[in-house]
Amino acid sequence: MKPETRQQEIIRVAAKLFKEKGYSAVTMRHLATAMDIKAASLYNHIESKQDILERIIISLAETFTQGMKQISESNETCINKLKKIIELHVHISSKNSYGMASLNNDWMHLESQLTYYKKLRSDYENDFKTILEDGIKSGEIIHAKPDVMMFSILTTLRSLYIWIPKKEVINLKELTDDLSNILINGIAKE
Amino acid sequence: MKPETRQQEIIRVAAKLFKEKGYSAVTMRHLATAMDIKAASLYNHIESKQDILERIIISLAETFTQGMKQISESNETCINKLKKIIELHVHISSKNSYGMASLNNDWMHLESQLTYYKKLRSDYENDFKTILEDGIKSGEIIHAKPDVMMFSILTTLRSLYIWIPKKEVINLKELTDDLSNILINGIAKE
DNA sequence: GTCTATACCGTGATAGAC
DNA sequence: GTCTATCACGGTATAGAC
Repeated sequence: MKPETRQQEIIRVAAKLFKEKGYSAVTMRHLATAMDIKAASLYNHIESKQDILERIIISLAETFTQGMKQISESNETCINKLKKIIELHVHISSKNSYGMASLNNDWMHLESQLTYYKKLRSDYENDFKTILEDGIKSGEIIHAKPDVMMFSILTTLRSLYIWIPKKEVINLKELTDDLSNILINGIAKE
Repeated sequence: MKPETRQQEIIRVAAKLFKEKGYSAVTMRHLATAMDIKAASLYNHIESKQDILERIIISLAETFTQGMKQISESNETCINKLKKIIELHVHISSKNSYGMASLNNDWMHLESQLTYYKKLRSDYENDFKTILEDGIKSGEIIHAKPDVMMFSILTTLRSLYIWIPKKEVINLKELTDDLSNILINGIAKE
């Protein structure tokens, strides 16, 4: 493990503050106080407040894109692909729950990178929907609206960052299995 | 239908802006421009920016509390209670998708009403969990962790405000039924 | 790499004329 | 009920000393 650079430290602390109050409500002075330095000193390590937001969001979004590429190109069944997607979200959300908050809530404050972010997101959703549609064709998945199914699963996965830090027990394998079961098989008996 | 008061109009327009950019990023000058008046004029109808946020969030939170009270006190089966909850969320989210954005994303910017809001939310979640636990006892619902089940269903319902306005067709009955089926019975065949 | 000092602008809100 | 004018404050960011 390389030691964390000062820039990485700033980004990590910023992400934590962004999660608590949102990008717009966090000031450079707050961030500086949390880092125990003066606001002006931050600018030796980052270019601007916007720069911090970009580094948080874009790297996460690209990680999801990469993960989805591997999953959608694999030869698994559709149900197994869905399980891999759930695993991907649990894994990333547990590693970086602060960053996930920005990804979910503050993407609209991106400036020059907004279009790029939107493309990554829409590509991801298209791949997700294709998996569901293939599953319907092959008979693995019920014949319901892919949009509604994707919405239901994806909003749950996108909210994991709220929920994972609250659980004392961080048995990620168990959480992945429980979620897979509930999202795929439902909660009703029989 | 009584005609909308100027105050109600301000709150409605503010909620729309809050949904797009978040409470902190919306300025009184933006809001005034959207209302086609000057910022100072807003203060004839509302006390402060905070006042607007409170009016949006607290009235919605209280509506949910009322709805949950009726449902949890009814003599329905647990599965039917869950269906009623889904219906409640679809109904409120379709009537006030802008306000739902603030309820979900900007509650932490409440000041004097923050504690009250948190109590309403935690009461709601406790009632929800009790319904699930009763369902497990009675054998209607699988023996899985109530926390995980509630998280999964509730995050989906809480995100409806993002999704409902995107659907051209606003057949709410159909959406309620589709969601009930997916959330309760899952998406896997058999 | 951090500091002090500061520039410059936008913020929420108020006073008082009309 | 809306306006203009204004206030006190806090926002991001830079310059230059150490």
